Amino acid sequence: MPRKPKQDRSRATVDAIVEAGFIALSQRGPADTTTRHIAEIAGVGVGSLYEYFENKQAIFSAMSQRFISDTASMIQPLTPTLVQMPIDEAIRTLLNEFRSFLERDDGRYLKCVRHAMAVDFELHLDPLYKVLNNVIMRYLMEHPETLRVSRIPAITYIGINGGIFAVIRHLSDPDPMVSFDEMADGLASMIGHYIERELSLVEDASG
Amino acid sequence: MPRKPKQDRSRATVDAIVEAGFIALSQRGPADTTTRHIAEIAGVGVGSLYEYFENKQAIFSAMSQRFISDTASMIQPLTPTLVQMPIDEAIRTLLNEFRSFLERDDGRYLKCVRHAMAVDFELHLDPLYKVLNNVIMRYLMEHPETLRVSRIPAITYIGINGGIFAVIRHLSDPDPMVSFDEMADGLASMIGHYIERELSLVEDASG
DNA sequence: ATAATTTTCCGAATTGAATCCGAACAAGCG
DNA sequence: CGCTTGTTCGGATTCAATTCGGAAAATTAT
Repeated sequence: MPRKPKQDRSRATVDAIVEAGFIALSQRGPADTTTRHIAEIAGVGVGSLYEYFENKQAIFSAMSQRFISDTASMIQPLTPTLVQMPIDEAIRTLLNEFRSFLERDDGRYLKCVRHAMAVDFELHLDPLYKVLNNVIMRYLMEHPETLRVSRIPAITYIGINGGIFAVIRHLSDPDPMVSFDEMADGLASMIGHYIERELSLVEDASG
Repeated sequence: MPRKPKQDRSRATVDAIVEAGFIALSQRGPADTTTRHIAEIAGVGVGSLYEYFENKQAIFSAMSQRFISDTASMIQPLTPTLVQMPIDEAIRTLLNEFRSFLERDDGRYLKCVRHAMAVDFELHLDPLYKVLNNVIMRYLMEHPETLRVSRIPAITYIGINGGIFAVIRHLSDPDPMVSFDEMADGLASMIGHYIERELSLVEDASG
């Protein structure tokens, strides 16, 4: 059973292993990523992998958690800017930031996400949900009139999941029928129009 | 290298293997589904697996194709009914049919889809896209006024991908924030509102 | 400083699942 | 029937994941 690292040296080892996991996965794909590869890239012995990880799967799981955590950290500081924008622009911005983020480091994350489904679909999305829910919450506070639209929880759920998967799927799609910008624009317009339509319905009802 | 089955006997074997794959995967999960399990359930020797499948992965791939194909076949005959409905009702119907389909056979497909990604289903979605695109195309023909809304390709792309993944994700979500019906209603309303809003914009511009 | 203790690292040895292979069994065919 | 081709099988082989026991490094106690 794996131990928790107590010293700096071992924390560095754990880091190196996770990092090596990303490199190996992006270079060789999921099928050819062996424990020996990861160990070699990390510059440690194979045995060391099992000091801190239950098994190979656990390494992928740690990678997934790190990825989601990094994504959340990337979005967090954007919050104040996003909540000041019109909603469709906010969505476009968010999707474009997410895309740039995935393409960093020579597309390492993107390549990994392409195989992510293959390796650990259990993407530990919770921290990402938390940040995005927070953005939405603040947005509603900042634009109180939007509180009148119905089905906010459902639209939020669909927006978050739809957004995440639409981007991942689009970037993995070898021959997408629409460009990324068109897709981002479509998603933004869809939610934007939904809200506009809802508000006009509310107005009609009250007026 | 795998052969194509020439006789009925071998075609039955291939079928039995794919079928056994579904059973094994739904019973034991992806980690414990070994080639011996699949062979045993199929009632064939392990060696037989490799007569028609390159490797274990190829069996999962065949399962994926079969699943998508079955899904498409399920949707196909609904087309005439769907195109006569208001769009939001059509979407709700489609999502509910998809859900029932996933829950058939004691949820076999659903259990598999839950693990699908974990096992490297690169879901071969093409046939499903084809059927759904067809439904949408016919819908547009049947309701010519909707041809005036903009971003139809993007909305189609998002609608299809978003719909598929929203359902799968929701059914896999141990603690969804909204009920299935709320989600279906949300997706239906979002697209319905989008079209209404677009049409009202077009009307304003021309009037 | 030195010993004792804990933490970390390692890689040869083990294990077990995936895959191969060649003999045996069936089917089609003159 | 022989002959060819298609099919099945399961033991033997291969190779990656995991284990294990001890060496090396760091930390703590004396």
